[in-house]
Amino acid sequence: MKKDYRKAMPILPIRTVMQITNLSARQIRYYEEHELVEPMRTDGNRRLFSLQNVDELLEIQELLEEGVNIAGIKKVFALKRTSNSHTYRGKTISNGELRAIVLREMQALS
DNA sequence: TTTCTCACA
DNA sequence: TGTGAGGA
Repeated sequence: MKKDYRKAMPILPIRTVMQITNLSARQIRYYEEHELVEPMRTDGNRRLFSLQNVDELLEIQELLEEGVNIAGIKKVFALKRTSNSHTYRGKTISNGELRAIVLREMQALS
């Protein structure tokens, strides 16, 4: 938790991110449009990604493969930014459990 | 050379 | 999502 800032520092050009995620530049920019990732910008308007961004991109890939759409991914990500315990139907559950529930509900909708 | 935005036979 | 144009 002490060295997390390292994972947040914007240092990777889109080219590198493409190589480690196997995503096309088009896809990466598309996900940014939908606020799934928010890379930093250089003076010349070039995108700079952090290791955290890469992890987010990789998770987007997984969720997409699981059949979750952009809207669903936004919900899952929203959960990660909130506390670790939630109230669902009167019961207190963990972030992981809620995530599983959201995923199941998103599947049911599609 | 690489990346950016915009637009679509 | 791909691809090419035109610029930085």
